[in-house]
Amino acid sequence: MPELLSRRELNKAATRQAITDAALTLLRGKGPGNFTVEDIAETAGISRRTFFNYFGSTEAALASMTHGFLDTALQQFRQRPADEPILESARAALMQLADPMTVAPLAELFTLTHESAQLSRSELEAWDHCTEQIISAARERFAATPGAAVDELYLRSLAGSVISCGKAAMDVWFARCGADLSPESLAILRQLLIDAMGHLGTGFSSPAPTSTTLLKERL
Amino acid sequence: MPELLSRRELNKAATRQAITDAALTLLRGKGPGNFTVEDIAETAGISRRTFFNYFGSTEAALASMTHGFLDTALQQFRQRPADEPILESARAALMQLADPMTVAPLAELFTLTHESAQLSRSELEAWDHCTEQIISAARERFAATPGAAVDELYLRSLAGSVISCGKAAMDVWFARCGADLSPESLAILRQLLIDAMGHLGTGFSSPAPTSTTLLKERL
DNA sequence: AATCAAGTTGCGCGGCGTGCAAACTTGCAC
DNA sequence: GTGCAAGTTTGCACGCCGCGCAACTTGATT
Repeated sequence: MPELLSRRELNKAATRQAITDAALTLLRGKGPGNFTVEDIAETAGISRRTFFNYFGSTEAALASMTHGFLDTALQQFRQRPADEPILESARAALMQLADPMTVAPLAELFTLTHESAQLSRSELEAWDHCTEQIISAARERFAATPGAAVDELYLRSLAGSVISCGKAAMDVWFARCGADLSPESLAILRQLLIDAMGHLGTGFSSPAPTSTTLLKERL
Repeated sequence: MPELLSRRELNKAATRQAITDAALTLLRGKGPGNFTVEDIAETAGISRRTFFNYFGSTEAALASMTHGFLDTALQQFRQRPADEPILESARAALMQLADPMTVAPLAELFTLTHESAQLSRSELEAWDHCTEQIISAARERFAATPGAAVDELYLRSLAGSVISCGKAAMDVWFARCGADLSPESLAILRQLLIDAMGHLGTGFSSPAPTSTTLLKERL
């Protein structure tokens, strides 16, 4: 019976998982900066050297979770119909982030990460990496249409702004709700994402508080 | 005759300058990742230990230049009249970046930095730091007006988007012109900044190539 | 000149990241 | 199964990093 993944691949995936799990456990238990790679390796049941075969640093191990998270959103983006306005595609893709199953592992990481400058860096890197991928995805989409010339500035400005708004929404949500993952909290996150995209779509014309405030008051 | 800066402060400033100069020299000469803190210290005429009294890492020393650069733009932003639309203030502030004297030291750093993932990180950090400061500046501005409630989401989305657009403009400019600092090149940068802000102001409604392309063709 | 704070330096230590070669594991063909 | 090739893990060693500490030098103050 031929398995989909070979033994080797399964082992590697398991080890990888063990490492990230160990890293998260230690982050929870000891706080950022209070444990070493050696600690992670020991907890994961591997050697220090093997750890470095998988990740270049503690931060990289933790950031891999964020990457997985953002990749999910990216997949959604790529699946949107090509004739849809980009902003709408982005909005829809970001909406995935408010799904409990998807956001749960990240919310905690967000909390723990924000305590350390060192770790915040790699988060930045993850967002930036995501931006680059959105640019690629958007470029492909434009290239598919007849009008051949792609405006690189438009692309990069848009992608960067979309990500910035997504980040802003998450920051505000987090500041407001902490690690709360209740349906109400997620509703707020959704609305924040919608509002941020709304601001972007209207060129930030109205600084007036939007529906989020109202929604919050209703709850 | 009381000098404005004490001897001590002068010395510290000089040492600091010597370090960043040394770091840049070595970056030019050996390329990113091919020199150590010890090398920098030696070039700057100080001990390794003293280097760490000033900067926490090689990247931090190099990033201090970028910080200075972005701080210049921030000062400009804070000096804008409070009743001016934020986007216009931002546009005006970013325009300072196209000034030859200001941009010259950075353009080269940009080139050298983009060769190294390690160094690109600290650039990201610098931009992010700038974003946070814009948020503060904008918040102060809003707080000064009668309508007390400040929409944090609006603030963060806008600041993030502005910075993203500035970054996008610089990326495109760099990809297009390399380290070229000629007046024509800087004119393009200016126009890119204007266009990026334009896209932002119109909610990215038109993906059509803008005046930058035309300007480029005219040159 | 005496004194004290501020700044520099050498030393030592634990941690990081990696090349290398020796084990060990898995996949495959016979 | 046996054996072999390819893929993985591991220990070892090395150079570099970042910082605490204690001695030392320099600058300001009186």
